[in-house]
Amino acid sequence: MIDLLERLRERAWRLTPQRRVVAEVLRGDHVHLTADEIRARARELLPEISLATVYNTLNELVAMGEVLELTAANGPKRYDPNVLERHQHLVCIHCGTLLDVHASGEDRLTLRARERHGFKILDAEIVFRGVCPPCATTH
Amino acid sequence: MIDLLERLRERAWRLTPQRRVVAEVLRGDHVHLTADEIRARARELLPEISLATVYNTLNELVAMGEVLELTAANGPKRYDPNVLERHQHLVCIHCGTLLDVHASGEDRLTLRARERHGFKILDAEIVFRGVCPPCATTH
DNA sequence: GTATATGCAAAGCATTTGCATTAAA
DNA sequence: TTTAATGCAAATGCTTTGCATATAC
Repeated sequence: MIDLLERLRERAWRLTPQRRVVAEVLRGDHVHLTADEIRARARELLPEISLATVYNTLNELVAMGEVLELTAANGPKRYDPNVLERHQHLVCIHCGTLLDVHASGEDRLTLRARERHGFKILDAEIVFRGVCPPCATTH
Repeated sequence: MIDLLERLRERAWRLTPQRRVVAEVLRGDHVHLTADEIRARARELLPEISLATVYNTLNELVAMGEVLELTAANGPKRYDPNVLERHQHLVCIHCGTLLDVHASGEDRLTLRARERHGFKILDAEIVFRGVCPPCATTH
C-alpha cells in the first residue's frame, strides 16, 4: 500500500492503459501537477491519451480519496497523490512553487465547541504562504 | 478604522460610485460573496454597474490588502472583507457554506527551519472542512 | 457479451482584456 | 485639464459534457 498504483490494484477499478499512465505520473513526493502537466507526461508514455480522459481519471481518483485536489495556489488545480502521510503545503506567493511540509503544533489545532457552529469537523487544510529563495532575490 | 469604507476613505483612492457600492456590499462578518453575488447586490444600489468593474475593483481591493480572496471552497472565488481580525474558515464540504472561525492552538502552529526550505514565511491559511447541520441530516 | 471508458469537439463558467467613452480629482 | 475608471464585447483559460466508438472484464 505504498504508492498509488499499488493501492489502485487493490480496488475493483477498471484498469485501462490511460488510467495506468495517469497513476504512474502521479508518483512520488512533492508531486503537485496540473491536469495539463499530467497530460504532457502521460503523453510520453501513451501518446493517444486525451485531456478529457485525464480529467475524468483525476476526478475519479479524487472522489476515491486516492488523490488530493489543491486549489491553494492560484491558477489551475493541482493534484497531490500523497494521501497517506498527513502533511501541509508551503506555497510561494510569487511563482507558485508548492512543497509538502510538516508543521509543528498542527496536532493541537482545534475548534472549540462554540466555534464549530454545529458542524461535524473532518479535518483542517493548512497552507503556509511565503516567498521562495529565488523569488526573494528577484523581488 | 472599523470597516472597509472607512479604511478606503483614508487612502488616496479614486472614489467612484461603482467602487463605493462594491465596498458597501462588502461589509460585516461572515461575508464571503462571489463576484457575481457582489454584482447582484451592487446592482440594487447602482443598476448600471458592470461585472468588469466589479472584478477590477475586487482585484484592487485584494492587491491593497483590504479584502481577502478565498479559493478554499470549490467554485468561484469568494471575497472576505474581514482583514483586521485574524481568523480561519470553516467550510461545509457538501453545500459550500463558509464561516469565519477562531481556532485554538493556531498561534503555536509553525514550520521548523528544516521545513521552511529557505522560504520567508508570511502566514498560514487554515480551512477546517466539515459537514454543516442541514447537510448532516440530509446525507 | 456487456457495461463502461475513451476521444473528440463543442459547450460552459469564471475571469481578464482592449479600447473608446466618461468622470473624478 | 489630466489621469484614470467605466462599460461593453470579445477573448482567454480551465474544466465539463454529449455522444459515437472502442475495450476491459
